[in-house]
Amino acid sequence: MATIYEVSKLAGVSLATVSRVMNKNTPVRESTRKKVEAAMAELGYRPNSIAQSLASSRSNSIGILVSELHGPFYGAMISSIEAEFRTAGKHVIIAAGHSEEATERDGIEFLISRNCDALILHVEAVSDDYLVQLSKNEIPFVLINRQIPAIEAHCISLNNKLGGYLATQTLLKQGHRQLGYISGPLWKADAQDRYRGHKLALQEAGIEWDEKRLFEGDFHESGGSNGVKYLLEQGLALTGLICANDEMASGAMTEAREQGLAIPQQLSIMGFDNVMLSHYTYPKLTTIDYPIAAMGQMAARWVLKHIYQQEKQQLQLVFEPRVIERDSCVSLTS
Amino acid sequence: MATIYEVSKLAGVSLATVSRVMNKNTPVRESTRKKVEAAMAELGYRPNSIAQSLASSRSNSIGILVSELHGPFYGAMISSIEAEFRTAGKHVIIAAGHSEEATERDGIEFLISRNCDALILHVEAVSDDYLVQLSKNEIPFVLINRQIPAIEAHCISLNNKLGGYLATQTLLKQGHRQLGYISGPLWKADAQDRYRGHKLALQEAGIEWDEKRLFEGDFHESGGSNGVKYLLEQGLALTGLICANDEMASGAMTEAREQGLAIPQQLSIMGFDNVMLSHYTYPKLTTIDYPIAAMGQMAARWVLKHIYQQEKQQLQLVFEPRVIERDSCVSLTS
DNA sequence: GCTATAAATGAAAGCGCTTACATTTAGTCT
DNA sequence: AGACTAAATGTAAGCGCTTTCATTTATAGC
Repeated sequence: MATIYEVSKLAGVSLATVSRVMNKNTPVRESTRKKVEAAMAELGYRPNSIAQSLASSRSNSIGILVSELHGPFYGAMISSIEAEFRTAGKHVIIAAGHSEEATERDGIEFLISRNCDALILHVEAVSDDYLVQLSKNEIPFVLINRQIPAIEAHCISLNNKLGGYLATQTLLKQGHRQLGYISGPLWKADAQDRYRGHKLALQEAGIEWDEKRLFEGDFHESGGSNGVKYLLEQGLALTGLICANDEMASGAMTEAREQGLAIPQQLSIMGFDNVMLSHYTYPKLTTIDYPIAAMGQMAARWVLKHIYQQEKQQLQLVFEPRVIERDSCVSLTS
Repeated sequence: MATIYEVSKLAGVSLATVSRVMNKNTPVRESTRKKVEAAMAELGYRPNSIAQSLASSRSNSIGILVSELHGPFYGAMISSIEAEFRTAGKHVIIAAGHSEEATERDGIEFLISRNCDALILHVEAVSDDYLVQLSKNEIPFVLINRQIPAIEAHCISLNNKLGGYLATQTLLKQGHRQLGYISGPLWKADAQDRYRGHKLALQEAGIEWDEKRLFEGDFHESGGSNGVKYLLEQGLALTGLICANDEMASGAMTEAREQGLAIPQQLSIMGFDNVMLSHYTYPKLTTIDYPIAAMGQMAARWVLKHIYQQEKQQLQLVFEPRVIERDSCVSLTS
């Protein structure tokens, strides 16, 4: 592989000049630029990005930590992040945190040790304190799907409460009064917020909230099926069921059908997230859209703006969910 | 950030010795190791991986190029690759190729420019020749889901023909004789192979192959629904339908239901890939398992063995598909 | 045409490591 | 104890770039 030195020799200029035409950060006379470019082309020169990083202390790499690399949710997020950075000539290093505190910390350590210029984190298990502490470190980061007051400017999040509210409101508007709610693990802030939104909508509609109608799930399919079993055992005359994510909704759907309920005729089911699977269920799942791709892109822009000085970037930190009407919820009145 | 120099000063040894205790590649007396380790701990020293890379010309990074970052298929693959490398202290740089030749080439160029030690490629659009050419370059790579004789030792692939054979055989065993086949784009080798397997199974069963029963799909949902429309228009008395991937099977299922067919009672549907969605459809999709996670892991091991001299790694280049029986196919005889 | 100033270029010192080679220290044998 | 070998450590030359500062070259003003 040709080095900058050989290019400079062939072009008859100094190393510095070659570096300048590459980086376009210092004016170079048109004629010499041409010479250099010709030499680069002739040698098939490709700058060594490692050497560039060492000399400039910029690695042009961004670390991404997500809970899981597979699954529809993170895929969409990573995809939009990668696309955004790729056009900016940066690259993305990924790691998985598996929703476990130790693994998440490890992952962060790992990415830091890789000299990332910045981190984009979708972490769940690690504490607020840890992150606040981390923010005092040298390495900057953005948080996705998390809202920590002390470092608000680093947080990109969805208005989860509004999502829970909209989900419930949709069912209420369709005339449902007998609702069940399968939440996520309530130690997770997003699960908590979605549930709060649910209660708020209920309250506004003058329906009294009843803890028997809540089942705390795990955001997985089994949570949905267990939730349905539990709620049915309570002997409630449910006509509508809200699940705090699509996966649980899918599990709920399967279980409800197994228990002899026709979906949506006898039971309307509402999901949350609008991940790909919501499109594959039968009936297709009515759900709340989580604009994860847009949020990932925004995280990338945040980094571009704050770390790479691309001032033009417009930032938005809080995103709004919206209802995606499909086939799993029907109006009782029609 | 502390540098190796400060550690050496604090420990009262030379740079080289510190480097040696880090890399464990040269014996160091126990007592001096202790001193060095203490110094490292005291300073909170973390080696600068960029400098290490420059000096050793090893970046410890592996580039992965897949068609899409989202989608269940690639997610599982990336996930297993990342896990494997992570424990080996390597990291993974990802890029998307979007099944377009130019983008795939770009992606490869990009990863090379990032000084990856090796590449793991899941490319579809780029030609065999290009890859053979690439293999003569300095940078080594493994191919997933591709079989090129000239560089066979670099290819990790599924026996797609066997998969197509098994899919068909399964339906035949269940007594189906009136089959339809929705293939992938036949310019793709895997689509071609699966179809070949289908024809072989038919032939062995003494059923004559009829081109009317083939619809060339696109591996997307629309391919499945269009396929069903087409096949039904042919006026064939289908009892079984084989789709060359799960996504098309899902589209086929939806369309068939819309046309008034009960699945599986009136039409058995077989998928291929066993991606996550096959679990979410209703009825749950019977399909052929594509062990993509295992294959990704194997690709990682290939790299570990060939590039990082981890001789212990056992390699397997060709993987076998197997039938996953679920609910979308039923026996005609029972 | 000559000086004053700005623009373009060059020289060289790192960036923080690894590693070949030289040197020192410890260990063994007589 | 001294000579010899093996093991441990040190020295210093890079790896391929960026960037500061000094120097040269072009441009303008008179």
